[in-house]
Amino acid sequence: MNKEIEKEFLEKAEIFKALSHPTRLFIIHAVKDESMSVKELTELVGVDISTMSKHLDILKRNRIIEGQKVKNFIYYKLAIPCVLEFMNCAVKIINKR
Amino acid sequence: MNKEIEKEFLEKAEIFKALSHPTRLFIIHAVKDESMSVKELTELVGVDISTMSKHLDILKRNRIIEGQKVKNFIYYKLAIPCVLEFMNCAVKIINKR
DNA sequence: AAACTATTTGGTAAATTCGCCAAATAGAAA
DNA sequence: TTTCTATTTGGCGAATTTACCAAATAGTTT
Repeated sequence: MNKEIEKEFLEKAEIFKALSHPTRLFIIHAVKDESMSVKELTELVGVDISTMSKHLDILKRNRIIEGQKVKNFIYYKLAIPCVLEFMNCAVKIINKR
Repeated sequence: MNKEIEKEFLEKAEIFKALSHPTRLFIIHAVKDESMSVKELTELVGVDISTMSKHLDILKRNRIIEGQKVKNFIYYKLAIPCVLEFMNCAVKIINKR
């Protein structure tokens, strides 16, 4: 496989990897309409806050969500609406099983 | 997080996980228009044939590709065209970086 | 300044993923 | 039947991921 092509698929795989954890999919669902703080998301999911912070970091580094600082809080929201279309396709696949 | 909701996101994450490897994305690209055998794909990618067989198994178990047996060969092809739309969104994300 | 709150970072153990090799299967061809 | 070819399976070590805890940061409030 060509080096150029290989890099292209490597980059795309990074995006899918960022989306391949249930907590991160839940985050996307939660912040698609309204932005939420790390603490709010932490309480919704029921996980350690450091764990949540790391999940958010993965989504942020991949430009899937973006955060806005207000006082002590950082409010995250979905940055790439098209990831929601991914979900519809995923549902189609799941329903075939 | 509700048990029902949790299961839903767990299932969706499985799909993304199946797509989160460069070789598996390459496979999808290769078999979107024409079906190919395990051996052909192996030679294109340059990996051990047992490794390729396992990648194909992951995609097959998730109903993303499907195989048809002809003589000794198994020809795989894309089963869910909507995954290609995923890619377009991924490219948008990559181009933002 | 001191106390408090939200978030991030570093570290560690457990679980998962990945690639290769060797061996097993399945079926075709000789 | 024996030999070949294509594919799958099992196993192992290396690398990656994940969750929690503890500690560090950053910025507010008192």
